[in-house]
Amino acid sequence: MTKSSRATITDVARAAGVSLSTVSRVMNGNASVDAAMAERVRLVAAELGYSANPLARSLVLGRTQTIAVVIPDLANPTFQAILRGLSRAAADDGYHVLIADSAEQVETERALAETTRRRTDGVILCAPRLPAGELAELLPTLAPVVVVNRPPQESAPTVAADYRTAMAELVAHLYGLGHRRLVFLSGVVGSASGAARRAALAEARTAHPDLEILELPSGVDFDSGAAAADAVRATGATAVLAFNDLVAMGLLSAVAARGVRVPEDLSVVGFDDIPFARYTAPPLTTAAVPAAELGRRAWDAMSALLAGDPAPASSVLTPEVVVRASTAAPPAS
Amino acid sequence: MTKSSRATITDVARAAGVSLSTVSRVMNGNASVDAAMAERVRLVAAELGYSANPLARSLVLGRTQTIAVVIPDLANPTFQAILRGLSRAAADDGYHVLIADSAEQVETERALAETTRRRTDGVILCAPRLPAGELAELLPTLAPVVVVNRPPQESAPTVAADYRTAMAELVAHLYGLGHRRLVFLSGVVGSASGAARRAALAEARTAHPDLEILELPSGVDFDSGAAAADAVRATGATAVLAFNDLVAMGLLSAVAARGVRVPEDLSVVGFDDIPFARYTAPPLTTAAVPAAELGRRAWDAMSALLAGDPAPASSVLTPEVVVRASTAAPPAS
DNA sequence: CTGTTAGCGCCTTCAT
DNA sequence: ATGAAGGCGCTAACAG
Repeated sequence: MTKSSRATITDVARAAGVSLSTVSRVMNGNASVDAAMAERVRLVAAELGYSANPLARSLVLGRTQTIAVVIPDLANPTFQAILRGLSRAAADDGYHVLIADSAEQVETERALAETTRRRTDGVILCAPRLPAGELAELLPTLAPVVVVNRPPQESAPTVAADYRTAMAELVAHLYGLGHRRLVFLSGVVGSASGAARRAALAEARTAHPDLEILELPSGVDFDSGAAAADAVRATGATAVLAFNDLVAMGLLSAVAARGVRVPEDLSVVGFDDIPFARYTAPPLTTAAVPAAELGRRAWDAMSALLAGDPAPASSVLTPEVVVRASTAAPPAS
Repeated sequence: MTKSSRATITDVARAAGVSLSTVSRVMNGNASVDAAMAERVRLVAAELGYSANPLARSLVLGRTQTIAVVIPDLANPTFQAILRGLSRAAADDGYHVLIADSAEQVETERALAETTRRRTDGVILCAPRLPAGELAELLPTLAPVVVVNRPPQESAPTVAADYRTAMAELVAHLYGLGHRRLVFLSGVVGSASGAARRAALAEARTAHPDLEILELPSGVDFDSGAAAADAVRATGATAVLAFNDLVAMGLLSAVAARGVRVPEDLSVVGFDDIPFARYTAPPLTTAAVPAAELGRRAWDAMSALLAGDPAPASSVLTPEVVVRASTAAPPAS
């Protein structure tokens, strides 16, 4: 009737004929222990397959060696890439990551962040649509916390891509090609990066009085891109700025089905440069958001916070425009 | 000098003038407590913003309300979908998910599974390349554990897609179109689903003596598909079975650059039906692996295990072939 | 129905 | 250098 549950520190102590504290000390390399005794303890521990219960350690140490990441949509390639970069960077430093997919439910984001926070040492928050006010008041309750893709915050370091500049460059690319009438497929309302994109558009309009930029609401996925095809054509625009690559792909596909040629009849640009953007027909011109790098940096910032270092500065990366085959000069009218 | 750390059960008990147990009881709805007293406790708890420390609960209860999932590659759309289905299903049942991306390092998979297991209540293991023997000996140390996309196991329920049957149907589709000489881009060695695919091929060869199926090694991503283009053409095959959609996409792209038309000159089928498969040029014929559903079922199995129900039967889903535009009759020779 | 007591497994002063 | 004892925050017998 041997009890086959896992060995505890008590078992090891007893088997080695020492006290709990001694075992604890040798396992953690704290203080100094007689060499022979230490060796014996290590041996016994190995024999018993002992290693400290992480839960118990977490409770007493007050840290879990785990961070939480809240993501609005695990189906979105950009968030997937952020998660990947983050997860690998954290793993390299011996940290685990708890994921919380809010499935686009903005209302639950706060609760999600707060509950996961309690089981972890900090949270990385990707909440593009959480209203700025709510975000600001949520942040202090979450510390340590780092925010992804939002403007700099008072009470948390921020890691973000510069959507505004990238959008400006996309517009410049199109303008340089000769386009004067564009449509922006604007994604869902209330997203932070959407606001940044829109700001770039406003600036472009004042900089180029001869440039017209229309705005059409859309979603953020394939279907909404496809659904926008007719509306896009109806505007008479010669180029379209899709909210992201997914929307661009949906549009590309729907528009092809209607016999319009890209880029001869219509230029299309995406946003994000997801891995698939180079495999569309035609390959998509887009702005490359370094999502995995964003994730890595988010971890770096969190890591600094956890180490008690001075709060890291907000870091921002500027996406580069990658010109592929979905853009060209407008058709001669 | 108010201590602003979080309220503990002791604080609530003191503030409400009752004992710890009473607070615990009302918070958990256990036993029965005098209505008025319960109400007072609830009020105080709310005022203090109290809710039980999950770490402490985990320690005493012996459960963490969290499961671990080990994934070989967070960059692979199929695993992303499994993770998503899993994560949402678990969340619906109030469970959290700890992710462990082994980044294709088979050697670390075991350690990863074992460490994450200790901080969680169970693990969902996706380890397509872990040798069968190692898997079998690892499983008992992990219980409760559910295995994804591997043959049925002795000591763990299994959730899998039937890669063999799907592959057979893909071959049948091509054979029916008139193809008699195929190439299989076989992915990395040692993967369980790869073995299943290969088994289907062997059967097809004996069933159709006039059918020739060559095999070309490849990786599992875009680049390896692209890299195989010349070798594929050199075989003179009229159709290719790519290991997965990623490989197919890379191939499609490389082959287009060489001026070969798909499907007129060459038919191409993928595997998995990732979301992008319908947006390739041409849209990809492939076998639709219901990855998110796989994730959901993995959770269902885990949930049963956690509840102490009899071990759930292994469940298998058969992917459906979805015919799009990348396949057609072979060119008239 | 309520309060007291004993742990869950571990780390860490505090003595020795 | 080592051991004893207290406590992390909570739940679950056990009395009353």
